[in-house]
Amino acid sequence: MPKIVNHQARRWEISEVAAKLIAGGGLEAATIREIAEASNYSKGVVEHYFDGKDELISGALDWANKCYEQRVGKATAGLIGLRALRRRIEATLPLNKIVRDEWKVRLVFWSMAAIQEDLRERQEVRFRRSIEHFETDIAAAMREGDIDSQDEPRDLARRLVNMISGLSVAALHNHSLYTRQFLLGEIDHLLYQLARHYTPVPALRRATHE
Amino acid sequence: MPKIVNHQARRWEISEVAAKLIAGGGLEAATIREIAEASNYSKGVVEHYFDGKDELISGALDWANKCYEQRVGKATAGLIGLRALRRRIEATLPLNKIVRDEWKVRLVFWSMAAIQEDLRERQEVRFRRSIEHFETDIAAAMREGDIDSQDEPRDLARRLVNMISGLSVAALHNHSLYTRQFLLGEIDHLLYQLARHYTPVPALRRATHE
Amino acid sequence: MPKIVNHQARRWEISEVAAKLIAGGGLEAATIREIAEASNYSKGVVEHYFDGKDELISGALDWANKCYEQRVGKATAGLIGLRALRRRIEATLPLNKIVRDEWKVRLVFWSMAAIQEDLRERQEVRFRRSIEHFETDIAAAMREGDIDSQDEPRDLARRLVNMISGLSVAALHNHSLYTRQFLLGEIDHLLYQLARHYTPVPALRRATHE
Amino acid sequence: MPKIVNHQARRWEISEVAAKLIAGGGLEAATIREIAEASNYSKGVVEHYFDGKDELISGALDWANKCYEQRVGKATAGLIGLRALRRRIEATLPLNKIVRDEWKVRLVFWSMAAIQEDLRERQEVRFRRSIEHFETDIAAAMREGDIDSQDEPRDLARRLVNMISGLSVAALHNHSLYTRQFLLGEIDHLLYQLARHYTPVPALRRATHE
DNA sequence: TATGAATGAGTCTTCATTCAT
DNA sequence: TATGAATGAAGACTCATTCAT
Repeated sequence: MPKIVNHQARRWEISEVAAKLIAGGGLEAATIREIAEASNYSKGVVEHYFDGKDELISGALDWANKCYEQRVGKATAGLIGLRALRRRIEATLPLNKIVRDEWKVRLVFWSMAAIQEDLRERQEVRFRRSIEHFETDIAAAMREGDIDSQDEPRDLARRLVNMISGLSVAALHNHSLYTRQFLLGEIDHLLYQLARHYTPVPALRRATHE
Repeated sequence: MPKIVNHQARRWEISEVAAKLIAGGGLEAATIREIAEASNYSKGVVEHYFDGKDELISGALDWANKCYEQRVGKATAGLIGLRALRRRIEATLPLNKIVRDEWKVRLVFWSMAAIQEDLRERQEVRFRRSIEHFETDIAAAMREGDIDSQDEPRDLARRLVNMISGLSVAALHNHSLYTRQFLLGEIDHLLYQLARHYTPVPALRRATHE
Repeated sequence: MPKIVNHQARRWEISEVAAKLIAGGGLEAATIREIAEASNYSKGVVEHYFDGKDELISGALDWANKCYEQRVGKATAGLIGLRALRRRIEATLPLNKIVRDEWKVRLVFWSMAAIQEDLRERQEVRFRRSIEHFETDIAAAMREGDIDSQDEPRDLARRLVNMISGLSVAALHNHSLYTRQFLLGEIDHLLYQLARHYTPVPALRRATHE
Repeated sequence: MPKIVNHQARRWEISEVAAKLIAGGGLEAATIREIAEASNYSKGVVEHYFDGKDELISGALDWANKCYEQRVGKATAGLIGLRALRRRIEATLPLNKIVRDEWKVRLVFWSMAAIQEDLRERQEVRFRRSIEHFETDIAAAMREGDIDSQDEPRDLARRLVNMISGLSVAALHNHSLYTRQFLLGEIDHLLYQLARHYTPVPALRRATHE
């Protein structure tokens, strides 16, 4: 019988270390040697569980996303509609170091996905899945009358996710402005923009075309 | 008597090559050798003009931003207010390969800036400058009555920039959905959301706090 | 009570896998992990039966030679003299994929034996044994009058083996010329050269020495 | 101006070291580090001149072949026909350590070429070129009446080359039998077998088919 | 100023081998 | 006997950087 170890748990453990190294110093800091040392395993062990660096990086992202999903899951447990939505946003924005690190990892991965086709496709899927969760909340909120819009829930969700990511990235780069309090305040804006009637204003379009 | 060369022009030339390599294959693709070969200079020349790789990467970003500013400058020349704003947005979104490559470089740099403090500060400055341009347009549009909001132009600009960056990044990763036409359509939404009265809806906040 | 396994059979089974991997991708392809996977055993089992990689490679060669000997044994069963000789040659030349693979393994081993003394000695023994079989056939053919030569059977056998190996190696590298048909035709030449009187031609020697 | 070095000469120098290491300890002994140390250059230099190990190994073979050709060129200078042929054979057989090392390198390469397609093709070309030289000598010898055969010179050359390679490989593995004197004696046999009339002996073929 | 030769640190990766279970 | 976890050495390779010319 082989030595019994929880293969999956070991993977997560190492993935976590990798993610934290990436968050701390970017991809370049996440060398296998560094990961091995930081996780108190030997270099060989790391490669035993991951076979190749790509998988390792991928694992780090998976770990970050898993953390995100678990946090959101807890935050929205038992809630639906607008209440769930607010909690979901709160759990997504980089309001503390943990989430900030998450966003750093995400950003690193985004810059890779913009270039490598296979990563881009995975990113697309992940993006879509994320939108679906927001869509569910929004649809529920619309049924309850908390959100009143003529747009499709899916479109609202899509735009909301974009706003959140734009806001989060800005927050990563601008600590002084985007304080925790400020970000919390922005949530109101996000919800407000979401909840309004969409009454097309033709003048706006005409104004810029002749 | 040293050979006369236009130092600055040479720098730009090499920066451009670097930027394109980064857009094509990420930071890792932008090795000095690669840059030297792609620019038809020798390795030594590249290092002569840049003194270290960090400067070189920094130069690539500068070049991308310069291109961006020139393009926006041309697009908004002679225009103010809402007209200028629309053109500015159009020139910012990744509607074609050139701008898409620009965004790739930006994304690479963002992921670095999220981690390296000195880069983050430079990024913050650049971010603020970008907002100012939008702010100018928005302020003019408000004076002309094209935009009606109780928010400060600066806040509106800040949020708009975030929305644009969130949208652009999403577009980089999701080619099938974010077609050129689709993106153009989203501009209307961006302007629409901007132009509306901001009437705080207390109910929204109360609904989620007890 | 240990589990009963046929130790020798297991060794052959693994040796066969190793031999095929070597034939397919050279020594480098025959890593223990690869052999383990290809044979559906675990890495540990392979090392349990072989105790070191050298033995494993050696086993692969043994297997290839065993195959060769069995094939020749069948082909020449009941035959002697010239008939046996032709069959022996046919069974030796790389006329099909199986024998071609055998030759690849042999070639890999030869290149090692040219360098490592202990392998060279084993190779010498194997070489000598191979010659003896040919010698037996040739001696019988001479007794029967099918071969007429003043040379010793041993010398004839030695030269024949060399010719066969030279021809086989050439065939490995030159598929287009050395087709199956062509090789079969060459057998006649081999036998022809063997069967002739050796009448020294002094002129030939004098012609090149002064 | 860059430091002036003779690029080609440097390549040969390193190739020579590689070839000797291969002859001494096989492919495995020819690591880049070993080659660098043995040639008193740094690791980086070796890769600067060769970019990749494949090229390096290839260079080693080229070097060995170059040596061979130069030696043969000198040995046959001014000679034609049978005289040239004998000298050519003498310069080919592993009669001394230098040629023996050459054969070791060749053998290593052969075992690789039997497996890797691209190498096999190069080997095929080299093989053909080698035959052509022998063919020239044989054709001249036939014109002079020193060789009398109904076979085409090309076929005679091809078979001769095979015999030589078979003999040489055997000599590599069997030092005690294939002494220098013995090998020199075998040359007479090679020439003798070549020079004889080819009178098909139908009996031989019939003898083995029924 | 320009070239590219030279260096050596550092990375990923593969592998044989040992060992606990 | 069997498994596969663990180790660490060693390999190829890339790269930024320095330097002689």
